Amino acid sequence: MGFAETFKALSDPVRRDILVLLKQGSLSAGEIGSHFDMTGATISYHLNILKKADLIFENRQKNFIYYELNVSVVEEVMLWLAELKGGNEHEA
Amino acid sequence: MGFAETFKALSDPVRRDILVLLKQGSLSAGEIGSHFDMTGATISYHLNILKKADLIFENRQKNFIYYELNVSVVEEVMLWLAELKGGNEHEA
DNA sequence: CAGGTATTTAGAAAAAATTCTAAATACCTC
DNA sequence: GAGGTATTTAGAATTTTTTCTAAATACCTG
Repeated sequence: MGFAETFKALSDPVRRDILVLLKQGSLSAGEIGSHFDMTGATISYHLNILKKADLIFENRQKNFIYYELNVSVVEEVMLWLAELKGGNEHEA
Repeated sequence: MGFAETFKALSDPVRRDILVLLKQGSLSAGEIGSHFDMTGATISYHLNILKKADLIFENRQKNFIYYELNVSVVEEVMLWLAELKGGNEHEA
């Protein structure tokens, strides 16, 4: 829920690749997994970290779980960075 | 030099705090260290990671080493996030 | 409900990150 | 150059992260 979790989630290359995949639209856990040379269990682990960081959310349909990018949290991270770069905001 | 290193560097709370400190202007390694309850060696380790990620650069003066925020790399990260959020950029 | 597919959870092994203490390097001042 | 302060490097201990295999859960279909 905080930036700590979000930045941690973004720090792994597999998780960033997952987010890039989801940019095009929602995908099931299995479809996501098919893009990587890893077990489904490992993909599930990464999806869980992204979900806890609110970077993705899930959407259950039949016996598939579709994942989608949560753009608003991406925006929050951008704001944090903008503030870092902008500086001086709490000045008299 | 790549996003991998940059996001990894941003993933640690101590390192993000260091960046926030440097937002106000350059500080020596010792001054940075005085804000944390850690040994100088540990601070040096974190500064090195930030330096390798190009998020900060150093400026040697007398026997102090001053560190400064590298705004341009912060901007690059923001661009990566903007693209993630923007989607669709390589479409016909 | 039996069988099947999709996904997650548990537990363990391996790899990577964080921190410390102690020692080394760098550079300045007298 | 001797002594002093600032910072980094080396090596080791601890913690966290990543990954796997095996088993469990969930849900759908006939």
